[in-house]
Amino acid sequence: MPAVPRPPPRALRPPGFRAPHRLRDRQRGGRAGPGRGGDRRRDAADARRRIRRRPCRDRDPADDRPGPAHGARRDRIRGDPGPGPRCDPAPAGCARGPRPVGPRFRGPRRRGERRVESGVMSETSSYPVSTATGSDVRVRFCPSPTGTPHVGLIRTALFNWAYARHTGGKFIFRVEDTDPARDTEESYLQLLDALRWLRLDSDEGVDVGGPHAPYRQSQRYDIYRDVIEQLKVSGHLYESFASGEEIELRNVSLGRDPKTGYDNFERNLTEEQKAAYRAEGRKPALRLKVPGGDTSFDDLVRGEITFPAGSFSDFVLVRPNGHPLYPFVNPVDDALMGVTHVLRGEDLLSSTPRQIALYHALIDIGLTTFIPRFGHLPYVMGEGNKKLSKRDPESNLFHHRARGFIPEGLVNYLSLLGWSLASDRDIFSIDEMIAAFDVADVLPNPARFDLKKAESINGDHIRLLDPADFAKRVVPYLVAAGDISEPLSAEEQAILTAAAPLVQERIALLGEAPGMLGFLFTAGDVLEYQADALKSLPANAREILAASSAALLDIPETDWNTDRVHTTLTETLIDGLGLKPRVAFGPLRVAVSGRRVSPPLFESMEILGKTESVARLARLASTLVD
RNA sequence: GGCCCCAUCGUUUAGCGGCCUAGGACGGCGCCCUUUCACGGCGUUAACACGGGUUCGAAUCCCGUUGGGGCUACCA
Repeated sequence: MPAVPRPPPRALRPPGFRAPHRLRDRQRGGRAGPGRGGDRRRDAADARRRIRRRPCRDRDPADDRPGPAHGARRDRIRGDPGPGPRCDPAPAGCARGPRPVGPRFRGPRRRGERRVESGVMSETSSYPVSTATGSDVRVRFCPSPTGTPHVGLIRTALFNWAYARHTGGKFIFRVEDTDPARDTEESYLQLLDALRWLRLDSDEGVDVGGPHAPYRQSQRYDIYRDVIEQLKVSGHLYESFASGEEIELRNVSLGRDPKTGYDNFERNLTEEQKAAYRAEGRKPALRLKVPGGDTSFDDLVRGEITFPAGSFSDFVLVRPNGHPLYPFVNPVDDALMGVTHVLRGEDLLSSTPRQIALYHALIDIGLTTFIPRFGHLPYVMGEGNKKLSKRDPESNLFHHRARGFIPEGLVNYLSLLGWSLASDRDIFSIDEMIAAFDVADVLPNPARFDLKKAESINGDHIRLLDPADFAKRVVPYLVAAGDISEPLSAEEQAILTAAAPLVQERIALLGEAPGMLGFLFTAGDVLEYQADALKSLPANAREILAASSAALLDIPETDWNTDRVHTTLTETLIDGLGLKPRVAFGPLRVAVSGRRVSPPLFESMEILGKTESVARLARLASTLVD
């Protein structure tokens, strides 16, 4: 124990804790008093942040936001005159009139705003956008079960879940398994496993059911058929007989770039034309008639985004064989399930205007009454500047679990991919995240998955674990390494209980535990000495081992404990033989653990017991024939 | 090609027109603690892509350039 009490480890500090910054203070000493400049600056920044995140904004709205004309315009555009986004339904003091603009109140900075000036919003504004902000929020996670869960996908799940928990809304877990060619049951089970492991519990979904069941799209084809019929009757869908090649050919023959895409030329096919196609044995796909005009929406993480008229054309919703496609089933289910906030990957940003077009149709036929709000989360990048590939092991959630990430640590790290809790803290609990999380604070730029940092954060969370909890969590890793098997014997349990705290503070991944603890569960006579450990032995290793054995033999069995072993060995080797501790204890470590790196030596010997410890010293000595 | 998105240390993030001489964390480096390795402590390294505007004042607002990325499927 050091004489001077150390400050608590970073991870254990209370939120307000700040270690003294001696040097900085000295440097800033010339200014306002003994250098609190830095701290004051941080305090001010934190205060601002706190204010921004306060559940209810009761200041004058004019404080820090754009002028009223500006705000009013945006509110009208977004059809969102409700109270601030962080106010629960009608909390006292929150009834504050028109809310400020934009999720972040960035004022004039919101991107794409210029577009609004051009007055092209009429198309959108007649269709209301969700105004949900509190317990009426409904978000969903809707993966398709192809392959192993990807960390980017899980980050999306986490942000949706956290937003639901923050607002008091509902988190829906839907599975989009409409691609028989790629979907697998195994992958579906893995998705369930992943969410359960990370404790992202759903309020409605494939696992818990709910009022909008079923939640697997493969079981909802009847519903889709019905909606398709309604859309056909109302004239929103039309039959399209042209194949991809034909469309390309058409573009070429019209002197256009073949990539121009579909030009809606079948919108007004006559019955005769259709009959002719059918006579050829062709069956039509169904396309949505998309309205003209620009399409805009206010992205929760990116601000106003406008797609000019003509940037997309009528698209296929249903295959000729009647199979509905993603661009159809996804919005339809969102509408049916009352989803208010669509938080998803950036890769779907470009398809948003199409979805909004579909939503218009769905509102027209009375299937829903509003368009959800969208928030497009940035990519999770891998090595280099590329999206973290599915083939990269780092993208595989279960790879990280197998290596010994704990849910607390991984969730903490994942939340940091595009979001942050505070400017000076990045270790926090899931509850702290929930309390603070708002999609509007998510950054739009892509984040790189940094394994080193992830591991460091995981290590901090491991240290935060209750020792008994930690010991329990290590078991599967010891079992996987073949050190023990379940159920543990009483003796194994005792060893684990005694030894776990020794390694808890020195590992970042649970998967490191077997390497550190294995020797305690291995019989001394079959213990393997690692090559680098053997190489580290000094020339007089035998002498050291012999002297140690002799001295240790003198300790009465009943006095065998860490302190006694420590003092005995210190007297013998350091004082007696005049050795440096580093030289003296190295061979003992190798003898006891077989490794150059191990838990603390004397504690290890105490756990091993006198007989076993001495025997291990002797065994190593006997292998060291000069 | 067309459309869209993005741009602060190596990485991630703070930053919301003056608290910026740009802060934190991870990584790297150094020192301390120490029976090893860690943990922990202390210090250090390192960034506003570029060019124009607007402004008394710009990392911050606007425009452009450059550079990245995505979409452009009868996959999801």
